[in-house]
Amino acid sequence: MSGGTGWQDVRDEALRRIRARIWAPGDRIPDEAALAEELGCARATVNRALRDLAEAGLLERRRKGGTRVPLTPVRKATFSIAIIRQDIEARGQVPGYRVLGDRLEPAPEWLRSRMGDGPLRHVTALHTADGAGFCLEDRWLNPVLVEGVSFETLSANEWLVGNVSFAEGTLAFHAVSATLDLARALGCREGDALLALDRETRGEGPITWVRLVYAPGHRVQAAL
Amino acid sequence: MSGGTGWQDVRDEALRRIRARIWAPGDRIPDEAALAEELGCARATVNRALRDLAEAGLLERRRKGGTRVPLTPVRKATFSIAIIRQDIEARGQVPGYRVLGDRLEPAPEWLRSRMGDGPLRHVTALHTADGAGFCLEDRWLNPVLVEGVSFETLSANEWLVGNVSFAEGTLAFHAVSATLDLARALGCREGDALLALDRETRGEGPITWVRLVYAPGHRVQAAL
DNA sequence: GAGTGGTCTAGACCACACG
DNA sequence: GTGTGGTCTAGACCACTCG
Repeated sequence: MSGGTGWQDVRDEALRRIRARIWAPGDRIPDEAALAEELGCARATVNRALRDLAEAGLLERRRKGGTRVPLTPVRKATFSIAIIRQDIEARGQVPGYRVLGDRLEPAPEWLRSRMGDGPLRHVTALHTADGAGFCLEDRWLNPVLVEGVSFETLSANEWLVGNVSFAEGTLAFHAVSATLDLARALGCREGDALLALDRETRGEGPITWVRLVYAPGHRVQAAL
Repeated sequence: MSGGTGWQDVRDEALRRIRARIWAPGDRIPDEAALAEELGCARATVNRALRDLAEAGLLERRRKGGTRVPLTPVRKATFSIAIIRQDIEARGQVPGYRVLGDRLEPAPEWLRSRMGDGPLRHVTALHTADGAGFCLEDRWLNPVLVEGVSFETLSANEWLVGNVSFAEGTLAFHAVSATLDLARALGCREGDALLALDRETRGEGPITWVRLVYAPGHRVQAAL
């Protein structure tokens, strides 16, 4: 457009005013109707733009209270969770996969509150990139959902996304010290610091709990 | 409304169909106009709902190509980046802060491509929770932006959010092994595995590069 | 009570990508 | 070319909350 009345233009203008401190932290900014008139667009367009900034944490909006620039902005970062094989391919490496263990076991104590008291299917597997250890997967599965399924060639990760409906869950990063097993699998030394990612997935009941431990030096990047 | 034609209702119905595999991975779903008619709402309402799902990675939309359920969904996780002090307070602990070093230094080789060749202000500080080491901050600042500013009482983190305009940047998680200095500051043993977060911030030029190394056991949680 | 954002509608035009 | 999503508009009503 010529006049620049797209919602992205409105968002950019708002962003400019925030950055330039025309709208300073703590300030209440003009309401949607006023901005719409000033910028020559419909209120819905202003709404779209300001909602976008609010989702990013750069504005706080409340009915009746108006829209404010937060004093202590809580920015949100997002990162994509891809299938590990795709992750490796995206790095230009050749992915590999090998199952190390696959048994029905009693649920460990710490997992029972999340996945029930019954026995769980415990699968451990190694993902490789160009033949080298990339990531060790330690997974506990609800056995009912994966009855008779083999994970020898297709990783549990990929099988799940293709065969179990989308679900909710939680995810956490932390650091672990390489045990002897981890060190062997990932080709590092015992005690090395490794990045780990725990993920818990629920649908209409518990689905899986998994810990991925990455080879030394691995970084998980997010967009701000 | 009675019939329940809000965009969230449309989103929930779409989600139900995805989960129930009425719309299976790879399928193309009906276009907006058809869904609007079927569900008895305006096309804009359907658009809002499907756009929301697409942003979450549960649908793929392309002009002319229509909307599809992705074969390999790339879910997006988001986590909030708060000020460290608020982080500690949210855990019900008493935050503390102590500057360990604050000098102008030549930029290290690896940082020059990102922050220029000139000298940088190098600030190291320890954040504590209930008196115990919580997080060690190793920060390099564009000296022009923080000329004459003291970080003795207010952390650079907080000063920046309050005094430098919002900016873009990158963020990455990885694991580091505790050096002797880290071990002393965080009250752990040398070689312990620690979670680290690198953040780079740019505005109209480089602003800061910072590495936060957390005490052992720290987890960063994200919502899926 | 009243002001503000949240949302819906019906219609319109545009931009892109596929055949 | 043509179908699909992307967006804008003008108006309306609703829901939350602040005073």
